[in-house]
Amino acid sequence: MPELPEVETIKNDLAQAILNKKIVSIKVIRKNILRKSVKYFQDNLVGNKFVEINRRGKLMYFNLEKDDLFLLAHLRMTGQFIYCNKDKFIAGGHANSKKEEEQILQGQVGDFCQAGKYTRVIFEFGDKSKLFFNDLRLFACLDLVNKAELKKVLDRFGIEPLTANFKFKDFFSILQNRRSKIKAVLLDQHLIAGIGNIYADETLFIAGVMPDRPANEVTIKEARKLFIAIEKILKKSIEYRGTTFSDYVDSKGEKGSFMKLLKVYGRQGQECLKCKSIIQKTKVAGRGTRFCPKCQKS
DNA sequence: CTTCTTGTTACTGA
DNA sequence: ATCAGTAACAAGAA
Repeated sequence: MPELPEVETIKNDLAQAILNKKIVSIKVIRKNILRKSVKYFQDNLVGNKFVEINRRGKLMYFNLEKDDLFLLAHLRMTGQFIYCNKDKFIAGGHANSKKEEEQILQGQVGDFCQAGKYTRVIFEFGDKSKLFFNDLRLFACLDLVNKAELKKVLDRFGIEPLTANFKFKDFFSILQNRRSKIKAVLLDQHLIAGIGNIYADETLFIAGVMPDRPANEVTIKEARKLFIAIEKILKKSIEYRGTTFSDYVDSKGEKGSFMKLLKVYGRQGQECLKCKSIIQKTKVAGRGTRFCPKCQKS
């Protein structure tokens, strides 16, 4: 699942690949991926150019050169952006089988810029390169909005980690004002933007806090540890180009490597790397939650 | 066959 | 007002 570090990785890669290239066509294979009509997308995108790519939480938005428009892209759980040009032979992301995936990676099958099984939208640029928007589950979406609509969308997000707006004072006051579980607070995009299930579990482990603790009962000392862990882990994960658990790949179709550094996520039943207790899995805030019963204080 | 998974929103009931 | 819980969305893995 793409969370902040994964979206950041894709954003940075795409900025290298597609900025200032003329969009010559947009092919929509599944129109329910779009929040507006196919015609509206085509009318406004074809002949236009992406001039900037930004990110807020897990949402990417592309500034267009003409008409003050913005393309919004949310990958949800299984969305992918795959970019390819004539140097890179890859089907549009999701292969139809493990074997085919191997073959694609080895360049044995797949025509130049061929759509994959889960390709939903294809952007074609003036230099013949293509950008595939793939999504297995059809939860991901694209929208095309003006400045006012963009502002409305962005205003709903909470504080953005890894920016100057992420201050301990604000973070702590968010925690102090909620009685809900600390994990629910970390996951709430309206409070803190960009943290999903993987990084919520990881930061809680690093900070030594049980996921089901009421947020307002987290001590200032623990909150400080959490605050530092959030910054550190997100930054580290960006360095490692994200975490690949099931579907996440970057815009070149390659997996992230932060999995190596995961301490609890996906490690249920295995020994805690710190104290050798068995990592547990429960449900907190409606989400699968992994934790160490000894290292994390309740 | 059922159950679980994931992000987000919307809803219900306390 | 606030919060917890759950359904919904889709599709595949176990």
